[in-house]
Amino acid sequence: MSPVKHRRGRKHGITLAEVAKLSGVSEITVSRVLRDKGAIADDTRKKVLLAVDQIGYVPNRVAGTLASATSNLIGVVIPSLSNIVFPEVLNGIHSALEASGIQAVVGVTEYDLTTEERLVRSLLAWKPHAMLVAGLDHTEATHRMLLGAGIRIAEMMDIDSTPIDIAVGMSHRNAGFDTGVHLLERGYRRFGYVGHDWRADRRARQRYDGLVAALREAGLGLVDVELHDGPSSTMAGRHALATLLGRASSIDVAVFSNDDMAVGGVFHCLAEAIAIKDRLAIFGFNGLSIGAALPMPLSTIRSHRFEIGKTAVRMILDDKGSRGEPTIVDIGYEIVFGATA
Amino acid sequence: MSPVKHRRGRKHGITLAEVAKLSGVSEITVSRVLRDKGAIADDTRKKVLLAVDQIGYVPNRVAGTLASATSNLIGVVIPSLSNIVFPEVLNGIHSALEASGIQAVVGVTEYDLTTEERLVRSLLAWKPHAMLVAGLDHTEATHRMLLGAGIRIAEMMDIDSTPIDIAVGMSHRNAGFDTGVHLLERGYRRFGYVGHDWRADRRARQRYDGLVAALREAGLGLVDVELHDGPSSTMAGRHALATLLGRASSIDVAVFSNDDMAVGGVFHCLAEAIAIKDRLAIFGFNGLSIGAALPMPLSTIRSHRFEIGKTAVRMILDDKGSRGEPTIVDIGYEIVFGATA
DNA sequence: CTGTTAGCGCCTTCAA
DNA sequence: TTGAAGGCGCTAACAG
Repeated sequence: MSPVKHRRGRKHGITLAEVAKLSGVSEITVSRVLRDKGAIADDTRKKVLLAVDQIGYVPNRVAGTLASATSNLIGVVIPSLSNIVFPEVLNGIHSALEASGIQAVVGVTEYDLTTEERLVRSLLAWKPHAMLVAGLDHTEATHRMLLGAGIRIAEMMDIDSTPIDIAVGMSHRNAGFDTGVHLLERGYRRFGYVGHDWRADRRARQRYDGLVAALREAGLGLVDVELHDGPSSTMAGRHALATLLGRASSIDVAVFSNDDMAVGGVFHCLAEAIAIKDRLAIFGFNGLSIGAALPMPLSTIRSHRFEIGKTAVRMILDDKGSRGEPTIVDIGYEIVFGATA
Repeated sequence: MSPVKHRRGRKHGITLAEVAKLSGVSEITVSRVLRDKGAIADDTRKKVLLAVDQIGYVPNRVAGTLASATSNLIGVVIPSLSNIVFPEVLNGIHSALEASGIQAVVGVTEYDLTTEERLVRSLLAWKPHAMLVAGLDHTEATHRMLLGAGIRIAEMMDIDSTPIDIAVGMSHRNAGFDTGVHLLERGYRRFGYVGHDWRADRRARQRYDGLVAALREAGLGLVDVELHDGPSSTMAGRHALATLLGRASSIDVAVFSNDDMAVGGVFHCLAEAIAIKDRLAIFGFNGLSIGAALPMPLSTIRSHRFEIGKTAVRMILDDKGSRGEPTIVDIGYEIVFGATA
């Protein structure tokens, strides 16, 4: 006797074959009905859908993907979920994916390129439709895998070097440079910089470099720098500014590595009754919504995180001409004229 | 002549068979090496790994999953990525998943139960190892699918009703109740409530109900309520408090639906020079890190979002006795004695 | 320690 | 408009 095919508590779910038997048509017909493919008699369709409903059939996309060699998964690899910026990118990705029936498989690197490599490898094993990664910086092996995967690759956030396929983001170096120019125009001369861990956040480093370049063109330099050894946070920004101000150096503006840090700076000033802007100007980066809700709106640069995620997916779904020349999409940024600088 | 099997620009990637041929062993042996399964001669292993490296073989997990009926995907369905709370849960999930080799497929419902149903259906089609969803509230169909999926299901955040399998979270009703008790103990009597859209956020509603119950036990009620018609945000909290205070009603404490809203309330008071705590106390919910960094630390209740995600995954990976009685894991919460109440 | 055989559940191709 | 045959790439089960 052949092994019992369907015991109670079946390990394997209901299959197409069973729907086919119940509705009295062939498997392929059921498949066609479910995928809306090819012409189907109205009557047949009804029978099939009824059967599907009756036995609660759930299609097996694993088998479907294997058979058709087209998955509806995309791989997404981001550095962190603690930094609000990346959930916002993810949000943009999901919003663009919504109607497409494509699902995102998400990996988080914690800013580690080796972890990224591991994640990319295992995500590629799912034969995703496309791959979205953050940044243009990867290990050799990651780069090779992505190049050779034969699918669309979007590198998000950054556009300061050459992408594998598509890059969607903004120039962080330019943003830093423009920060410097803007603040110089407003009359600030004694610049302090308050930042967080650069080894992790390469884009913060690029903004810093841009800022320094702008100052150099004006014959200036940073008067003082305070770096928090760890990820950015409001508390870190608050403490780092306190530390910097505790030193003899007198500055008239503090440029922060991002808004989280800058908001912390604002809090420090509020707590210590330091006149913001009059005695010390504060400038951030990102344009987070909290900055706008502060008692005095934060002066900063708005990046478009949601748009970056959304556009990356759009580009990939449009898929005009698979993989020609590397493409760069500059999402841009804009200066937010707040009340802190 | 049989069809060309491997043209240039191959559509199908490199397969086990090719690795096998190159290394001079059988497919299954290569498979075993790659999965570290069974005993393999050292020599054989080396040959295989060399071949894998040479031709850059990437295993196809789709085929593997189909063949073995065990996937290493888990489905995750959350309401939102805009509310910081859910990225934190996701973060906990990823951290617990890290070493397991399991990947998360993420869906976002935007607080819509019909969308949730659609997402659950399509995630189940990937035959995930387990499924994590937010909340205990689902459509009939979602409930049936999850019950019948034959995999572990964790419902996160909430524990105020009976779960399908495992619930990991806290009692929001109790948190609301304890908020009331705590503030009554501290002498507050004239309570105002500032909230956001309840239709979406059922847990905020539960906290509200708990608060009202506590007040009722003390023979009191809410003096005034202001509800923002939309998702919670700092700006919404700021505006809503302004609106509430603009009315004649005099309150001595404002309870906010969450910390985002409460921080907005603090900002309003700072901007209007309203003495926080002396003239108006402020209380939030969640214990976000920004609350602690404010000039005066926010009084609130700390929920453990990261832990919830992490524990949910742990429970599922441990998988002691598949699906017996519904299990509830109470992650708890604690009152944060800040300086705003 | 290694190989053979036979699918996993679905979809592509070809035929009717 | 429908069906039959075969295979996607891998792995379980059983030999050897």
